[in-house]
Amino acid sequence: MQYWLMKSEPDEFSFDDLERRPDQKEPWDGVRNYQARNMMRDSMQVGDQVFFYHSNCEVPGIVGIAQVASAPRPDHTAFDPDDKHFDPKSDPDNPRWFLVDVGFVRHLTRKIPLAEIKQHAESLEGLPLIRRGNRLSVMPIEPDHWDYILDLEAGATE
DNA sequence: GCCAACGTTGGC
DNA sequence: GCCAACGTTGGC
Repeated sequence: MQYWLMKSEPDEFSFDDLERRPDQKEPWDGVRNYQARNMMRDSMQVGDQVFFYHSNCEVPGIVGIAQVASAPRPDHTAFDPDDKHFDPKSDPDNPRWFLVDVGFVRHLTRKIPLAEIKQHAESLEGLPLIRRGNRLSVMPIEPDHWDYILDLEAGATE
């Protein structure tokens, strides 16, 4: 079992949007970063747990738990000239971009803001989310950090 | 809206 | 292969 964090702009696709999907799943298309792609393509396994993070909004933070809900497969949006994420260099016979399905698990009882997570930088040392200049939209979370952040949800550490 | 940090592109 | 220019991310 591995743990991840995935970012989404709530104006584009929010955690509530995921919950409202008929099967509560969404293909995580549009990722055009090699590091993020490699994690989805090479490391993710069905059932891995995911922190769902809202970025580029008033209070950025972790809002819910999701899970990896499919094996990796080519990102079809890269082949579609009309798609915003079209990439002419991605060849259907040798796809450049991959995705997994992300499935809804549960809301957190409260949003855990980035600002609060940063207050625990000592305990969360190495967490990519709080590393300087980090912009990865998909990142691994160490099991200890996963547990620590879930404890924050319950307010156990304030 | 600003801007720091980062990844990518492309000329050489 | 270097590196300047550019585009994007994302917190603030």
